[in-house]
Amino acid sequence: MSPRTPKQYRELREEKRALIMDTALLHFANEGFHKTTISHIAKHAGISKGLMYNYFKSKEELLSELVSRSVREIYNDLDPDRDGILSTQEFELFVRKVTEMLREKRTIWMLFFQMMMQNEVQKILEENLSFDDDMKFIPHVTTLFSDYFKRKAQKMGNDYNPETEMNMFIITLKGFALTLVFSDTFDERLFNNTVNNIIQVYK
Amino acid sequence: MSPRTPKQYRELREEKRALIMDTALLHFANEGFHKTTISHIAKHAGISKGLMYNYFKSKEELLSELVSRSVREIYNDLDPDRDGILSTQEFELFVRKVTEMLREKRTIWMLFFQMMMQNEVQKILEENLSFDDDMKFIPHVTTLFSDYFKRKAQKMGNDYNPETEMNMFIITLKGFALTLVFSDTFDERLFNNTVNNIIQVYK
Amino acid sequence: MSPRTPKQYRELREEKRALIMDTALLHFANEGFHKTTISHIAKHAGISKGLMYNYFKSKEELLSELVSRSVREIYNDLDPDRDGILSTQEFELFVRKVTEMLREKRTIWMLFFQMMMQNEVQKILEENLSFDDDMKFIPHVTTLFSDYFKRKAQKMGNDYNPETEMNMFIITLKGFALTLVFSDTFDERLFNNTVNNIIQVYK
Amino acid sequence: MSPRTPKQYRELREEKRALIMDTALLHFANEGFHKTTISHIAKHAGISKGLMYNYFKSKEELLSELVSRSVREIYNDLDPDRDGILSTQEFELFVRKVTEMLREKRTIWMLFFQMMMQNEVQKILEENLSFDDDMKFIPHVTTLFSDYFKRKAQKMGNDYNPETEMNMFIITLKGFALTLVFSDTFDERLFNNTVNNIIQVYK
DNA sequence: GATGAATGAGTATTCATTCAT
DNA sequence: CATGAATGAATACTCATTCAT
Repeated sequence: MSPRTPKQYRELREEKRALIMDTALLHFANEGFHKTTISHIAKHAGISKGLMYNYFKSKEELLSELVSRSVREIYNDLDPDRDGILSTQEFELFVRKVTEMLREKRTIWMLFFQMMMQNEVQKILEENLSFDDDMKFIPHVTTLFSDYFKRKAQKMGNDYNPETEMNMFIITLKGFALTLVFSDTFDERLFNNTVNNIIQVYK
Repeated sequence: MSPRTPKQYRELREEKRALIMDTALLHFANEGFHKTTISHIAKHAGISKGLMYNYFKSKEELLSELVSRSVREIYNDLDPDRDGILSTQEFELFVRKVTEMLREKRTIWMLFFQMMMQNEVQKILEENLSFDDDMKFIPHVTTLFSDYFKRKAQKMGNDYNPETEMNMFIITLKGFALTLVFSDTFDERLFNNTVNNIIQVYK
Repeated sequence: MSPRTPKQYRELREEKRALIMDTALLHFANEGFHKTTISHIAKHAGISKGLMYNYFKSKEELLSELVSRSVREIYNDLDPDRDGILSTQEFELFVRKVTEMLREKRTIWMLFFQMMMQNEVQKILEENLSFDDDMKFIPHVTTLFSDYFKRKAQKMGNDYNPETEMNMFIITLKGFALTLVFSDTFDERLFNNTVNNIIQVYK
Repeated sequence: MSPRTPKQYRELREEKRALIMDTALLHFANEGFHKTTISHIAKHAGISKGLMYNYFKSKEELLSELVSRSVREIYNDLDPDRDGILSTQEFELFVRKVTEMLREKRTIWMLFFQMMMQNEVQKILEENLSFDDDMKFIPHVTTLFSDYFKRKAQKMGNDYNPETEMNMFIITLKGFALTLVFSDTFDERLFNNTVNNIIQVYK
């Protein structure tokens, strides 16, 4: 019955907070934000409804925090903070990393796709400053790739249009992402095959 | 003061029904099914809440009918009922038609994407037989393209893998669709550029 | 296309009015007043909802008129307006008539029982004066029977209590009515048997 | 400020649940199921509408539970589980008990009568299995009395028909029940008088 | 910190009644 | 006289959030 130290308390809180967020992510991603109820999350997380509000001010804040954490998680994995120049090898590495992440963190990406499609959900996020902060790396990555394709154009000659190529690369990656995240039947062989093909075509 | 003729009534109903469905489509597509309220739809359609239920048994039936109508609309535009063989020219035509439709009937595609992503909404549709009927053309189209790429493989030689090519074609089209439907800033030039590029690469 | 005479019009109206009331009776009796909707009645009567309001001001008025008509119908069949004295033969006749009517006009009695049990429905009727008028014969009949049993007491000697006898007679008749009206399985033989028994015991 | 113990919560729930059921019984019995609104019940029970749904899934479940509880209550009071043979004394006791209960638990019987008369309400109950279980004692009681009157016939001689007698006994009891439950003016003297008479005539 | 009973504003749905034709 | 589209108030039910313990 010895009282917990402040540090133990903090860790306990952090764990419970993570548990709630994990549970919420699962349901927001699969059923959608509006369809998912707080009761449902609480029950599946094995806690009381009241406790949820001890960790998050509202359902919307829960979503915000969740997105924020997810963005950070993806961002950390990507780690694009090199010298600002993408080598061919780094390009290939990036594609492999991103596609791998699409499988590993499928639920997060489901959430991201959902959010992209729902005005209402977007509004919730816009009222949350930290999200903007988290998303600052997007222009950075965009520049990185834009530069990459421009450099490639210099090597490839006249009928290579870097803008078109980058555009094709992005939509192909997007389409692959969509397929990976929302189809239950994408086997290992086809996955590798597609990744290699994308790299081969666009690197 | 004789009452309206049955024909007048029928036309009145058909018009009002279409008005409700159009309004619902707009809101389901932009805000999502669960976020959209019947009140909201009624207000924007300029009718009373009660009237909605004179035309549709429930919110879910409204969605069902909406999807059914949308599928039929897309299907009619596609008109894939030729001889069962896709020529190079027809392939190009198909791509142009589909991508054009993505812009013209953007709202319908928004709805389709939303539905693909939400388990709950899918369940609603599974309880609707006519939907299955409407979707019967999907395997047909798939076979059409599968054959197309196999035939192409015979011309192209050994290192052309028809399965990979078809897969790349599909994810590219999907990615393009996603981009067209959900981004507000895709100009005419980039659109044409991308369509031409897809045709050039995959035909 | 010759125009109808005023008399024909009146008859047509009367017929339609009766049709609506018959249909309403059926549903009020079986499903209850509050459960029965105007739409339902209209559909089963083969007319439009609007027309109903051409014949009756409201659902409540429809009930009132229905009860009024039913009371009159029962009343006419009973025809108790003799000399004010019930002979033994008339007593027997009365029991036979009433029990016969319970079978023939079962639906009406279902309605009456329902009304007896629902405060709300009673209130609707209380606001309808004509009902009170229609029910004026109840005290009359009561007196008739009260006198009958008192006269019988004079013949029967000391341990015959006319009040008790009348009370037993009434509850027996009530119980028989309840059974006849609400049970689907009361065969001819048991019916006759019971009627004869009631007459034998109480006359 | 530690939370309530599970036991405290259980007791709280049980009390509140009973309060809601008691209030509902009163209104269902007097106004009828369909006329009674949840708002009304909530207001009279001094709780919010929402809370009702914390205890009962729907209005229909509330009715089901109410009937179930009522049947159990009546059943427990009757306690017919003896040796399977009804003595004359036990017959008298049964009549006294049942009639006493009709006065004490008048509201419950009002509900039972209502339900007997409304098809719709019956359907609600048929979907409730436990109700069937609760009603299993009815055939048992029926047999008990059937045997009683058959045994009596052996003592009484040829012109005593046990079937007729039992039938008369049942309709008399039913009629008495109906009168007791739905008339506000049945005094103590008349009650005792009738009970004694029924016993005297049929035992 | 933790619980779950309680609230009340909001949502889908129903239905008596009206009204233009 | 007859129709059925249209209304709106009422009803069953849900759910994010609060709060006493």
